[in-house]
Amino acid sequence: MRITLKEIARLADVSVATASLAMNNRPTVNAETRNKVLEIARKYNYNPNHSARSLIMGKSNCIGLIVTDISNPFFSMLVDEFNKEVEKIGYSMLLGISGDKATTEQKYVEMFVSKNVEGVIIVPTIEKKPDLSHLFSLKSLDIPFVFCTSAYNGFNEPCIMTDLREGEYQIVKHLIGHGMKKIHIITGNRELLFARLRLEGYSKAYKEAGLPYRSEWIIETLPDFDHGYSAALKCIEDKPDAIVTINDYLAMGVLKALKDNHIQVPKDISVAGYDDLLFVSLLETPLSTVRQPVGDICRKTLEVLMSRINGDQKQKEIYYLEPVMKIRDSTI
Amino acid sequence: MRITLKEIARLADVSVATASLAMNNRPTVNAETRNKVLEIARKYNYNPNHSARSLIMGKSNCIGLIVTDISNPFFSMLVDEFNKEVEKIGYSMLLGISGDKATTEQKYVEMFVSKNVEGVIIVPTIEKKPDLSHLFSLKSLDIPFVFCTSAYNGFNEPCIMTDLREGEYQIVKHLIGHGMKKIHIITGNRELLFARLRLEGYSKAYKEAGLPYRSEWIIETLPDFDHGYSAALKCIEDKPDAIVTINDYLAMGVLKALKDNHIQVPKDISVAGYDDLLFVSLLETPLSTVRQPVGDICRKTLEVLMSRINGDQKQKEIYYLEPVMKIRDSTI
DNA sequence: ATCGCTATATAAAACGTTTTAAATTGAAGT
DNA sequence: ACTTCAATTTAAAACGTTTTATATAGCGAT
Repeated sequence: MRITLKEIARLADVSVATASLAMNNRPTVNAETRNKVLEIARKYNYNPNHSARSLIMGKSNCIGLIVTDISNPFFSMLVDEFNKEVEKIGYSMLLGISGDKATTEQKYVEMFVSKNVEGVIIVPTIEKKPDLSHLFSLKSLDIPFVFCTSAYNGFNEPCIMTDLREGEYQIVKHLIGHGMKKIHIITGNRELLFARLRLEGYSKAYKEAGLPYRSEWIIETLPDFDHGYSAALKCIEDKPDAIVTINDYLAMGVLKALKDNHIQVPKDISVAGYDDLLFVSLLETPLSTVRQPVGDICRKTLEVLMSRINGDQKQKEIYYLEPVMKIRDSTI
Repeated sequence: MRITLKEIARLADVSVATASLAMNNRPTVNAETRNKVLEIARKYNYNPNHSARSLIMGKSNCIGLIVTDISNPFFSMLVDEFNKEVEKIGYSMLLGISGDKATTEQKYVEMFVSKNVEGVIIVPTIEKKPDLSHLFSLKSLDIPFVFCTSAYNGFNEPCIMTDLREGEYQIVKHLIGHGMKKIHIITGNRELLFARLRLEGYSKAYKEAGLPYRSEWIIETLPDFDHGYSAALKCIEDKPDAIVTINDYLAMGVLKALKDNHIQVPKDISVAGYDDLLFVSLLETPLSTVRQPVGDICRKTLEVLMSRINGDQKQKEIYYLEPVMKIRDSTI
């Protein structure tokens, strides 16, 4: 059986209160007593019951993280980094994988609430009309949350992301600078922040160059490998000079589609991704992409969330971290 | 503020006991009363406090999962699948990432215990002399655990994995069948189950072919990208016909090293991986590998764990699932 | 009226902690 | 000897549930 504080107290011949105080290194307890308690606790491998603790203290030392898709290495890096950062501050992380479904996100948020998380980090889904009642629920429960990587419209909670406008601008500018005129962009639903920002960057680059672009060049789709593949199949009928995508995972789908159709990269079409996953430098054609500083994103996100948890409400709406363009072989 | 059952009871003008009974659909409560309670609960978005519940019931509906390295896509797939399976049976999953450190694994197990997990799934680290006191601790607390993908020596808890011996045998046999004589294998510490099994497969293939192999061809290292890279650098001095590795992630490191040294695959050296990650068919040289049925592994693992949780002790020691060899371009 | 049922509702204890206010002890100062 | 005070310990309440044993009400049969 699991040893309880009561049992420790009995063995140390003190009250439960004293045992508790001793375990928590409170100054009012006599050094000798404390040592006796600590000694016994160590000997019996005492491990405080988290439920009891969080019940009485109204504090769980947990924060919840919801990502959309962990099979995308960008998000597994994110999970990994968050986990490390959360550990560092003595908290633990609860993980939810939404599969880009708001209803699943909702289920996880409910679970988080029932487990008394102190805050939630959300990587938003890309649904068009998501039911976000769970976020209002969080608000009314006074559980802070922040967005990471993108944000839902209509919320003034902070969002921490790389500067997608800038990243997209740089890469499109680079391509235009190399003579490309017809650049397709495979992105998400443009009602969503992360897609809107990219389009702004895309269009800024075109405007600056004094070139036109057509709305058919903007392809909205789900950001995974398979959708990248099928989106690319459509693109190629139009023979673009280049295809830029919202993430490397998508770009890999594009590369695969081009390869299957014997289209050479970058000779026939240039391709650019976003994220700079470890893998992409190993691809048949090492991928040009934009590195996101995942560690920095996680640290900043957690910092902002924690300051909200600690009662600080006055934060910026969006934090933009600096992206870094990586030109490799997939672009001319 | 978060609404409690007591509050619901007050609003419904019944006792807390009745409210609880109603919420749990117990038959002794009058239909009309139940509806009244349920109605109010719904209206106020009542969400039972997990801590209180798990404290009184001595049951958490949680199981813990420890993986070594989530940045390896094989393990992120594993996490994803486990998460889905665990959900399906109404449980939730606590995640630990050990980074292949037994002490970190230990820390997570302690956290799991403090959160009253009902069982633990462990992907073992590859440390040579791990401190496994936490596993004895689990035993003495009567918290069941099972191994997945590999197992620590000296435990008779079940282990669920693909048949590594068979997988390695098949791929080495394939290479030998194509005239290769000097096949290097990049693997883990041979004291560990998963490495031992592979060596058995490797050596079985050699024996069957009546060929000799040398112990220098067996390279033990950590199974990640970087170590694959540096292990390959050593291999190439010996000019092997082929290099087989323990996982695709490692193999990608090998490919990178060969590429950086202008060694052509498979012309100069054949390379084979293990896992069949989505990515590997997109590599410069699509990788020959062995597919692991991740979904099946997770289902089986959870099934075995749950039957242990439900008191069934008599299970096999090791469950071998069928691997499937995938020959692509990285082998002749 | 009384008894015995059945159906339903409830009070109270329990889970393992933390915290607060009060109790106990012992020593120093008169 | 008696008070004061500081240092230390403790009893008890609290957190939000579930469960069990008991209470209550209503009703039909005597």
